Amino acid sequence: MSGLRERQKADRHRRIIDAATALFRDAGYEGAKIEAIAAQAEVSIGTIYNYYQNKGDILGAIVAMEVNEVLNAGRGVVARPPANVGDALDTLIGIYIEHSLNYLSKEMWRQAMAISTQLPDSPFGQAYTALDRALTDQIRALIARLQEIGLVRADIDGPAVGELIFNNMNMMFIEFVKRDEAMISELRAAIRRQNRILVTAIGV
Amino acid sequence: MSGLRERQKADRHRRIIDAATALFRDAGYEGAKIEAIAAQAEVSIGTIYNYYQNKGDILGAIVAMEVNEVLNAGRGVVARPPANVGDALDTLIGIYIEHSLNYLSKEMWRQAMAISTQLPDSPFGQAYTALDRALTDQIRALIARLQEIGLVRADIDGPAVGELIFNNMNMMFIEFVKRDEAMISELRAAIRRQNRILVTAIGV
DNA sequence: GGGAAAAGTTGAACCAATTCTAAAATTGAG
DNA sequence: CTCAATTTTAGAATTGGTTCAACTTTTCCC
Repeated sequence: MSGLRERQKADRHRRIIDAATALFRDAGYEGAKIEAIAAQAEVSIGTIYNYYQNKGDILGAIVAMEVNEVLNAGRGVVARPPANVGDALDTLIGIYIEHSLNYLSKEMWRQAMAISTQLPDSPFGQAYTALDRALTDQIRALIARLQEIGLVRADIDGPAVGELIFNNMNMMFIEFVKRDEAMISELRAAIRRQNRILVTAIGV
Repeated sequence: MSGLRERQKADRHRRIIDAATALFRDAGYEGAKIEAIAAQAEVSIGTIYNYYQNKGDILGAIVAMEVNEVLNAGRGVVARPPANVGDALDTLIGIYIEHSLNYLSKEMWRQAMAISTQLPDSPFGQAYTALDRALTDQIRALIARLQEIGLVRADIDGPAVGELIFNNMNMMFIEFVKRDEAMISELRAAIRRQNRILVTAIGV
């Protein structure tokens, strides 16, 4: 199955993503013209649209890589969580937030979020929703784990708590990327303060 | 100060907003061409750009009207809240949600939200952030009121709870407008379920 | 190894938002 | 009433994402 055509296809995908990543960073999302991405990737404009439905989908591919990395890093925390509820949540959320600006600038996040609400049915829109869902599920898994260990009361509505925590974190993150001068440390502190209320409510 | 020019200006503003509201509804945001809005409002394209920086700002003006109406309706609840925490929150949030589709379609909300994250520093972006903040403050005011009445424990971090409730509601609302088939009743039920956890945590 | 079908590539053309320009209209101060 | 300042207007020019019909390349089968 690994004919010439397959290899060329994979290669073009990679070249487009590499070119787009560099240009999005340098010139911003709007500033990165499709023409420039095409030129840098050494393909034609038409080819880009053969691989991605629109400009947003290119960004989408980059975002998906970032989020998947974060999900991976989170698995470790779910498997062996810190021995108290507040720290467990803070550690998991910390991983999400601290990794968030590794590959994506705030401007790229803003664009990605905007596109995902603007075109929820586009490939990217659906993928983004799935990623949010995966993060929610990971937080829910952590809550479930803490219930097993006996750190969280068994009679708590775990899925609802998980979604509540994710929604709050996500909204705080949205506001964070909207303000260029906002700092990660402040974001984490604010979320910790909010979660404190939940922690006392659900802790055994 | 109410010369002819002032009145004409106000009139043109109104005509543009009316035309845009109708066309956004009929043709969707993307489908409503500036040219068509200009024609229906009986002004030139240039005039529209003289009144609003861009297409998004026109939508922004409509959103602001809607949200201000909702804020107004919410004041009554804060002044005389239902006599238990869960109902109080549910009533206020119910007002927000039930009014939300009066003037704005889901598609218009999607566009408005997208633009506000995409261009947080545009007039509309800043206005939208201010509206979110006003809603947050109203929820906080309700919590404070409930603390006065003695329905919510005095040692609770009111501002943090208020923000947590708003963020969760807002995120749920975003997901709601992203799915055309999602229903208001389901949205409210889901939020109630999430808030139940907080209610037990903060109730006296 | 040849040739037809399938798959992929290309860039010029299209479309709609936005900007720009110069002319026409309206206002308010004196 | 008159004129300078401000606004509005129409429409041409610009811009950049997206589409499409013609052309290449790859594959596959004999």
